[in-house]
Amino acid sequence: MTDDGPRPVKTTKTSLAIVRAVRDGHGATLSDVAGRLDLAKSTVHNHLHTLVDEGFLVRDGDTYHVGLQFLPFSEHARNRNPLYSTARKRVYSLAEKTGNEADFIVEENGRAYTLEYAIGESTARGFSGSSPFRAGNRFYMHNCASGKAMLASLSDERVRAILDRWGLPATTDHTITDESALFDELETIRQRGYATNEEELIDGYRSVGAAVTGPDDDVVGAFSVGGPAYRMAVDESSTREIAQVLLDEIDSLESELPN
Amino acid sequence: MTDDGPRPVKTTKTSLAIVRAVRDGHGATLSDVAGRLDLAKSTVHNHLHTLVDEGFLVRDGDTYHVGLQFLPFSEHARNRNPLYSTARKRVYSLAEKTGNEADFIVEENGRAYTLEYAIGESTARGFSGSSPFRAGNRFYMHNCASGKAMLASLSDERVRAILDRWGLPATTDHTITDESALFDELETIRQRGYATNEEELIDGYRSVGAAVTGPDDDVVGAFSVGGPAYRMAVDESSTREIAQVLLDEIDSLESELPN
DNA sequence: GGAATCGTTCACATATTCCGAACGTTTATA
DNA sequence: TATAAACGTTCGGAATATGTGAACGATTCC
Repeated sequence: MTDDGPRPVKTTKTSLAIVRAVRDGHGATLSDVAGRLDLAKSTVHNHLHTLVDEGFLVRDGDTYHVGLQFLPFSEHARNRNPLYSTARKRVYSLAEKTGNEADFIVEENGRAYTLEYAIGESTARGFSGSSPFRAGNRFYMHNCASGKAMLASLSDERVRAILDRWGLPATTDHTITDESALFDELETIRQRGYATNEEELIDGYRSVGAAVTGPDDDVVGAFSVGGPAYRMAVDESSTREIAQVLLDEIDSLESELPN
Repeated sequence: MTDDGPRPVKTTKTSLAIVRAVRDGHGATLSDVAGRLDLAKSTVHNHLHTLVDEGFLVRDGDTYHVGLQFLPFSEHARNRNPLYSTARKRVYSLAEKTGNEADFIVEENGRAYTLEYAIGESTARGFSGSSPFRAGNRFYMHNCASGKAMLASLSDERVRAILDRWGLPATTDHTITDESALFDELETIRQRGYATNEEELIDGYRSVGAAVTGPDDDVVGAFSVGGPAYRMAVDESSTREIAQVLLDEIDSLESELPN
């Protein structure tokens, strides 16, 4: 049997799975990890010690936690995006103007990453203890407003590649799980210039999103404004109102970009 | 020959070294990495593809970059610190009050990590394109003001453990490289309540730092305020002035902490 | 006081990583 | 235009580093 293409490095995948298990469990012991991943304790033992040695995990008694060594890498990645510092301020501005939650998201490898997040009234910019929207979170493209806005600005070819890679997993009853339905939706988004999310990601959460395009009409990211359904009125005029605030902010941002 | 203790997982170390090489080179090609780490191209090839698949690297043509997949982990780690959201605001406040650079640092595994950073006049909170002090950076404890402030609040035993692990590498001519000299310095810091950094980290950079202690007198982090030597006057009275701003801010913060 | 659980150590077997040579393309050079 | 060098990629083979499971001491829980 001949190999096709590059052979995945299993040991690395194991180490990463261990870190993921520690994160998802909000801390975990050796036995927790071994049990969850079905690995021998001795195996996990070696991995854990290696990861601690490298700083990617920290040991506190017998529980392990995600280490701060991820920071130098994540900040490097974040700052590599030329829009990041500008977009940050826009997120704060959007949150204040609308009194809702606002975030800036970019696409990488077919997934959406929140680079910055803010709540309107809150003084804790960029931070929210347990919000699913805090900075650093990763989403699918098809079930959030900014994700759909970005998809709408990509070529059908790239959209299809993304769908092939990640599928259309449902997170609520309203998630679009049908490919042709999604393409219809993307067409609508293109026509009206912004995307909406009607509880497709989380029950009770609505949002409006719009993409930022660079000088060559390439998508560089997307902003969205959202909040609980009871606060974000469903009627078309208030949605359009929010969308207008978004689009104005983006226009202002795009005019600042080098071209 | 019998093993002593846990055996490091070499494959994982290799993967991490590759990611580090990519970051340090601000992007790198397969050959770059293979050359720098002295590994076979085919080996690097497999690692790169695995890391891309996991999202920790991104491929752009033939150059690889650090991926945003580090973000969900770093933010998790950062938010795990109960002081983070409060400390953020204090950093902004300190930067504004002093008109200098301010940051909040915590210790992990004997190293100091910048959790938040701000420049006084700048509107770009927490961000600085190329500053060595931006959020996410990692320092040694012995050659920065906040690091020394934290060391001064730790037991001699722990200090010695940290020194054993990381040594006293010099980054300028003024870096303290002698162990007993450092312990003398720590004693001074304890007596006056704050630490200084007289171009011990970077030539031309001076700073003042003080530690934050929790209810049980355990160190939870440290703030520092600093700037170029031409702006941060060397005389004792202006240093004390800045130290007072720092200590007041910390007092105010500590009074907010649960006890 | 006993049993169960924890993390740790170790010898062993084999699966996995690593290497190096060869390939097809592209880029640079003569 | 022809030739050479460099790139990423593929693949067979060899060695080694990983994964396993059993045994250990310590701690915790019945």
